[in-house]
Amino acid sequence: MENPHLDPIFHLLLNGPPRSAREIEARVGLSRVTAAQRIRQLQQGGLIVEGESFASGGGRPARSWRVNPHHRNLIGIDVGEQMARVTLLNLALEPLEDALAEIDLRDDPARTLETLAACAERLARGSMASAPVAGLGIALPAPIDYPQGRIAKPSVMYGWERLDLRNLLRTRLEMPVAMDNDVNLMCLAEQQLHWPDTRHLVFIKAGTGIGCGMITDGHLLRGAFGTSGDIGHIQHSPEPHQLCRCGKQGCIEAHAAGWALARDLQAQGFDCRDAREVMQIYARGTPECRALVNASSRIIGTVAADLVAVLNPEVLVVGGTLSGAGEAMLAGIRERVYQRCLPLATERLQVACARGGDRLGVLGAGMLARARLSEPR
Amino acid sequence: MENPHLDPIFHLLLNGPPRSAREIEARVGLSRVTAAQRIRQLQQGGLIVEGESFASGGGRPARSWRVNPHHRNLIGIDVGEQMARVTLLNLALEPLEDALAEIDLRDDPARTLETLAACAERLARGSMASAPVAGLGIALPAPIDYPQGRIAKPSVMYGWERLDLRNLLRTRLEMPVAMDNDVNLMCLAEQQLHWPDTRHLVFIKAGTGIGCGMITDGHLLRGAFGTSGDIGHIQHSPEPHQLCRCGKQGCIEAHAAGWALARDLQAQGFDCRDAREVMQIYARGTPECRALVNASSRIIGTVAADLVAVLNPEVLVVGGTLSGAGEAMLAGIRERVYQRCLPLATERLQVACARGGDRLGVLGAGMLARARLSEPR
DNA sequence: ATAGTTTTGCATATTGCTTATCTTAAGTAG
DNA sequence: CTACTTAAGATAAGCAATATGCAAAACTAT
Repeated sequence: MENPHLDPIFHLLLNGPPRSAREIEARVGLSRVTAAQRIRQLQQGGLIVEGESFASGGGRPARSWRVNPHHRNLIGIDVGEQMARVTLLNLALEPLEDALAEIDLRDDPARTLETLAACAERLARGSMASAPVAGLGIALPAPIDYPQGRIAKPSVMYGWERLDLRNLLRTRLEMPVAMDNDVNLMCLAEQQLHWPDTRHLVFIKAGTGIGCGMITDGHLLRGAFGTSGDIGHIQHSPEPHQLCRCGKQGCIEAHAAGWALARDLQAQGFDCRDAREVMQIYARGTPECRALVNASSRIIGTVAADLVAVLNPEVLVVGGTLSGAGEAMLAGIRERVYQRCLPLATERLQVACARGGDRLGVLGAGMLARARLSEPR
Repeated sequence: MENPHLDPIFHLLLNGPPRSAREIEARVGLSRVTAAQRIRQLQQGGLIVEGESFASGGGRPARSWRVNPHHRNLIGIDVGEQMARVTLLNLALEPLEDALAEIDLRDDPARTLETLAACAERLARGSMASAPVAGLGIALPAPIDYPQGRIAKPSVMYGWERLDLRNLLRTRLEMPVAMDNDVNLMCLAEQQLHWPDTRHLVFIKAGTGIGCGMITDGHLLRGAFGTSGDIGHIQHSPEPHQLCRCGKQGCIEAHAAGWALARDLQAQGFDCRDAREVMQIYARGTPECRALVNASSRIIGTVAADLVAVLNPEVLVVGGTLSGAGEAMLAGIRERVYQRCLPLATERLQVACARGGDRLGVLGAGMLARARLSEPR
């Protein structure tokens, strides 16, 4: 799916349930002998282990194969504007150890990078007791030139585009490093973990900022220069327009993002600085906050409707801090989508909240690192 | 690119310039012997012929290989609301014979289909003098369930969804038949013919209706149920809202599509019924019409800006009847795109008019048929 | 004419995968 | 217990692609 060079059997088992040899043959399109031979190789290499046998269907029950989650570990890093999460994961992407680092993307990039690297190094050393770390993935809140493995342009990461982040981390930590945009990776993680059979999925992240990731035909859509999914600065219709942090007027971020809601709550006398605090106030049932979240969900819904019309996904997932509002956030989005899109596009559309929680970013990052695992060479 | 089952060498030569055996080996990743063997097979089958030798670079000059355009012919059908174009094409997609059929999609589908089939049959018989027809492609103004090869839902093609169009044509004409949405095929044709190295392209069709096709990572984006690119009914901001033919208020079609401009010109006393007549009045330099086209281009520009933000294409192409306004149409689109999108997404973006003219639809349809040509089995 | 360069064709051995057949293993249904 | 079913292992024959080496062909440069 994401990486064509990956050993197809290992890939299949990494991203799916345990399977019998017969299923594997059918899915990867190999003959029985070859599949059996490869399965044995993977088993001998410790990459996969035998799982529970399937129930018999009248004959000998099939053995099942699954990845050995303890064969290697991975490190996922999710870089936010004020915080980074660094997580040690096993091959099944189960978190083994978490570390949160307070950072500030406006600081000197070299210093922040050192904080992250030190954090990852500590986790890697701790990992040696169970399994060596096979790779690191890093999710960044910036457009990424994916083929080049570089930050495409500053955005909120001023000065970072000059750093060859991937190579610096690779030589420092002595492991393969992969990087991508954070929303893309959240989208990937949500799809792989919760919607494995969905080939067309749109993921909207509504947090401090607003962005989206798209999977079409099973592939993450990255765009020509890594700026795809930049929906935060799409123009919003109803006046009066608010000034956006990008300098323009009336971007949906300026009306519906976490920072905008915090601004509006402050103006109403609340002590509120970011999306997280918006959700805390929301959780208390504060009417002013509920009204703001409802309005926000409808604004996000207008853009969601456009995305549905253009991309025709099967599933629309809403994640990010504001998705903590749950059904309230979905209601406004559903309202606008069903109002504005043609029935053919919506009659089989599912709209849901992300289920990955705070860890979606590191999970996606780990997934990216994992996908690189059995590349040739 | 479009069809993974296609013989890679034939595919390469179909969609590119003549190439030497060495180039072919490198591009398709085959060894010298295998490539040579396959090239010989293709040559013996008459599918490719030797072209001019390349200039020598100090050694023996390389022979070049190109498709034999006269080996087979293809038929492309582009079905419009009031007219269908049926064109006989050779393998280089050069038009050999054109036929226009007056139809009405609101008529009995079986009768219209018979008109089209008879037309195609006549062209196929005429083709026998030069080469047999290897396949037929058909472009339809409706959402297509591409994997199933069926019309997904009525749209403007009332009653057609009950017909198994592909099989009816296949048995009637005794040739393989492929079908897709007309805008998708126009997008494909424009990209393959004029932007062969562009992997991320958005094609906006502004004609009687408004729609778009998208190529991302070199693949046509069809969506989950074939309704992708349905931008005509995206909501337009400025009031007052016009009633759209879909029954909703304020769709961009109702303000910017050919039928809406014709309606507005009629209201101003002009004799104007469709997009084509709008362009005729426009060509006379009529100020009222110029004003309407300018307004239309800016409305289309707002949606184009959203598409650029979401998909981050390298190239944005505008086609359809209204693109006959040329730079005037581009100006409004560029204005809105540069105004609304972030520089990173637009600094390397090209905005241009489609160069395929009226034949883009049949060319795309022929391309689809051609892509099926050397599928296995 | 001679040497050097690059393309092309041909022969051979090897690798990787497939197809096919037979046998053993481990369950269910009666 | 017997018959049937499905899974799985082992083995052999065959095919397609690959790497490799060598020779002929067709050009350039001197």
